[in-house]
Amino acid sequence: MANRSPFASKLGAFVALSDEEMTLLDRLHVRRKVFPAGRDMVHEGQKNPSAYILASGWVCSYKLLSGGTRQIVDFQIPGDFLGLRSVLFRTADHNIEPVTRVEASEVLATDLLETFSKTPRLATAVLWAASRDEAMVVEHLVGIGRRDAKERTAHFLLELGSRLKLVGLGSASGYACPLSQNLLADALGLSAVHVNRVLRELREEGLVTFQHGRVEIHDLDALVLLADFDQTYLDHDGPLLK
Amino acid sequence: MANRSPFASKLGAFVALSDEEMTLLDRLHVRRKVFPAGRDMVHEGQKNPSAYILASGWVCSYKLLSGGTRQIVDFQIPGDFLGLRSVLFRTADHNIEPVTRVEASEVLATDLLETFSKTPRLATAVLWAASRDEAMVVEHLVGIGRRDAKERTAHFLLELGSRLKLVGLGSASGYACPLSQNLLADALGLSAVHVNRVLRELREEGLVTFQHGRVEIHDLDALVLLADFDQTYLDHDGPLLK
DNA sequence: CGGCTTGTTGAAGTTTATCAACAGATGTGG
DNA sequence: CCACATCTGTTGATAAACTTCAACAAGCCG
Repeated sequence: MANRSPFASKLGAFVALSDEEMTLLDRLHVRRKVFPAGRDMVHEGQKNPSAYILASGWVCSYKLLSGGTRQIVDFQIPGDFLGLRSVLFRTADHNIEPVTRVEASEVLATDLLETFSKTPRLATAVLWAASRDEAMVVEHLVGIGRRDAKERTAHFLLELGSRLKLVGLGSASGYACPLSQNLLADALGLSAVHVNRVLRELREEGLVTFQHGRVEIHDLDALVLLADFDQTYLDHDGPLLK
Repeated sequence: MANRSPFASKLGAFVALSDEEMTLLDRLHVRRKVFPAGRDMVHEGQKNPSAYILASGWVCSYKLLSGGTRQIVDFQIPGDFLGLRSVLFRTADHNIEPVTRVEASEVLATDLLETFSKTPRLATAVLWAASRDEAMVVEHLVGIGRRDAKERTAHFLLELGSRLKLVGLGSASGYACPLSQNLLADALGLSAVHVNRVLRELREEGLVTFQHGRVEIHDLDALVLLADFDQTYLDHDGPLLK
């Protein structure tokens, strides 16, 4: 496999793409931009927002509530596509904030449609990726609704590991993770204090360690059991693929 | 407006469709089927599941957890499309259960693709509907993560009312609702007992009544305020529409 | 160094779950 | 059409999970 973008290699892992299609994909990365951590790239209500393909760094998608709290819907890591729904609606329905310094390629609606019309298989691949993201949101919803704090946290860390492994940024034993406990809390629907206690429990039980920007998985089997983690929603076969 | 299916009239409310396109949409309703309440139409893991357009009755999409609890991801009402993601993955990633007796039209992947290739605008319209459903799931996630039981319940009842109104099954003052408190609990991530208490509070405060299969909204403004209900995620303008 | 964010821990308070009991409604077979 | 079983709704008492407040330590950045 050549030196592809994380995006192309992620899609390629699920839908067989020709070299030509891969090249077309990589050509989407023209308008490369850099965003500093902490300042929103897209904000709720923004008209005609752009979509992006994330090349490096992490971002989060979130919504603010009237009381000043926020809920993070998901994190995006290198290779992820973001803002597709907002482009379709011509209005952003959530905020997007870089968690770290981020490099991303802006994708205009017109470019995307043009690429799709040239190679319908790419349209299918992107639709597949969008569906996978939706499946992750659903699993997130299920976790917040029916898993307790410990199961939920364990599940989150496992899912993240699985996603990072796919783009070569982690292994079964651990990965680098730039998330603060505050961010974790806003994603998991918990208070930061409680996240801290849960992480301590997981650490003291010898399951996972999350310290100094690294997640170390010490007992994968026990963690999977605790979290009731079923990976199938992440690695479906490609859609309608020959 | 002629005597269209709820599905056609829902799409038509957001994307201007010609009579010809409307007719093509209605033609999808060939394989009409009836399902009794309570027995799953689709179950998680099922291979090559069908998609359906709901003509009458209510269904819920849910996932089961290892502990025996379940989380309902959303309810579908007449006019809603269901199972699109499962068709794309060729494997169902959630269960679908009729809440009432249901009439639905089975839509085969091939029929759908054929219709889309004839009229790309219909593909756009369906994609719009799917994105709207995804936005609802996101809002649901936000509610479970960061709203307390009362706000969450109020928000749910308002959203349902808004959706039902769109297909002519409700008004600003109320609607028929076949959901039990158990179903509500599984959707809201609460216990049935607590749902009961919350409904009582809402009733005693003169905001909403949910009794005998009807939701009566007595003080819309106060309810909207309490739930922090912002309808915009439900009625975006059509996607890329001319 | 000094200021700020992040992580950590204890104590007290709130929300929500669980258990249990019963009433009312609904449905089924005899 | 009644008798019985089963689901749904209701309420009280108790327990568990999680939040909030507060204080301080540790890391990070200008």
